[in-house]
Amino acid sequence: MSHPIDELTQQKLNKLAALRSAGIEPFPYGYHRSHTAVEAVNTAQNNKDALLTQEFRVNVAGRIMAKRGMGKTVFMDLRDGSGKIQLFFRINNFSEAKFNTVKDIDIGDILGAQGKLFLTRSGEPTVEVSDFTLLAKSLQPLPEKWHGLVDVEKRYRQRYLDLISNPDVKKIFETRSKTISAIRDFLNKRDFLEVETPVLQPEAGGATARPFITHHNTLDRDFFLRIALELHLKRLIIGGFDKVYEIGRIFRNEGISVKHNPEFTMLESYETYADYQDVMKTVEDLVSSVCQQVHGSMKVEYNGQTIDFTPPWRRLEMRQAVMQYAGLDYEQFPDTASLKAEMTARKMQFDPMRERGKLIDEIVSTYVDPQLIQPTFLYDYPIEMSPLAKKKPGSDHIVERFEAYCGGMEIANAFTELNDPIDQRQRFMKQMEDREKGDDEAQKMDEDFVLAMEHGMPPTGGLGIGIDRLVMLLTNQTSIREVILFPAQREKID
RNA sequence: GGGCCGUUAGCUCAGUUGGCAGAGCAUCUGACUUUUAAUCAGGCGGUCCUGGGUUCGAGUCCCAGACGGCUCACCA
Repeated sequence: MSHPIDELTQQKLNKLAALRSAGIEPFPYGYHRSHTAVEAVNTAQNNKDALLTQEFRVNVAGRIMAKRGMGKTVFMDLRDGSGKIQLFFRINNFSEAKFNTVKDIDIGDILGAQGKLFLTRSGEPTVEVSDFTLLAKSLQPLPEKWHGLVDVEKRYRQRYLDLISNPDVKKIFETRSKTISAIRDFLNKRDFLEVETPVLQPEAGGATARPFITHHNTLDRDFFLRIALELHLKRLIIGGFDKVYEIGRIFRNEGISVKHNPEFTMLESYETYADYQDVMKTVEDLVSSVCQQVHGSMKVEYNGQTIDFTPPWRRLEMRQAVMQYAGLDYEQFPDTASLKAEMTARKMQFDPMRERGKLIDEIVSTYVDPQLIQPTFLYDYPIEMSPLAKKKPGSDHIVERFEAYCGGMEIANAFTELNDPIDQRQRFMKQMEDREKGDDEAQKMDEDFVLAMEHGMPPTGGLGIGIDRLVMLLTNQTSIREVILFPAQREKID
């Protein structure tokens, strides 16, 4: 796509030509920095007295963010990945020809500068530049210096401009990166093995969601982009790894909202000989220690509330939660018909096509989820919504499953994994029945997975954590797009 | 998909009852050798999201559409 060359770009192209004809290459190949901006600032501040008697020379490089001409001197703000430092150019330090090229350096250009550190009258650490090198000429103007880039659409479509002009945004993504590192550290220290499993799959299983479909040309068949990591990680448990995890991209062909992006990042971990009670401890330990590592505290501000991740978290049986927040005991309505009748009597809204499990899910998301601001484990789920979880001992309709809620959002989902291949096959059969009844989100039979399980799968505790939502909590963002660098957008045709 | 809101200079935003398209920053010219949202003087810069309609006249009113935000629904 070509862009019209507007006046501002033309002016910069003219400067670029002027630099070239003065023998300056506007896009050279490298530059040796001696200090980052922050290192240079710290050097100046830690040697205030010595600066007067001794030369501290530095080479810094970065983007010019501001330029203030003052007659025969020029000040610039230079920013690199670490922060900002001020540059000071005075005519005395240059030939007239060289000083004239300073006017061809624009805001937005990438510049290398060499010189000695000093403090200005107001105490600002500054490099008195003795030589400078243009490292890349910018041909487009930067957003407004004071308000930054505000237009949300432009912020997402041209995220680099957002990152350049909005330091808070940059911080969010630094926090995201630190969060993921901290998760890896936590799991690696506990002897979990990080693995990678296929994104392209012949069947998309392990969750209830519509998949994306793609096509392999050589094999001439369709593949699905994975909607979960689960079934392959369990195959690895069967294969003999005691503890595995994967942090990977998941794709779900569903609606886009403030809490949903079509591609998002999921952590799944599986630990042999653990049950869901063990996994609860793992989750509260993991999230609280990640928060501690990222923020230096186990508390965060989220959406006007203080959330405290300090273990232990509240544990709330799902049946009790529904009784407490919706005033309904679903155990008294053991089939779809009786539950529907009761919900109708209570004037609750629901989708009449739904089966009992989905109806309970609807009640939970309407009445319970929004109430769970402080970290809470909701546990013991109806079997209908959990075809991969193991039944509670002595129960034929409750499974050992929990979800962790925080700030009204689901952040984790875990269960004692079903490892009985006969039961697993029956659960898949039940899902297939639901699918034939019109539930196109019901899971498909995965014979290859059942075959794996028939070889013997140890008792295992499994866990999934939505990384994007966890990062939202840790960065006080209420939209998932603010924690995904390039969120899904429609194609812009202009 | 429904509802509400938004789209005006490169950026941030004004724009009154329908009557000549505005400001700040950026940019350009000039002044200024410790400024820092530098300051001062002057200049350039517009498909008012797109397409229709009403009107003597539309940035402004009406209809349709595009894109975005919020929200409800869907969806873990």
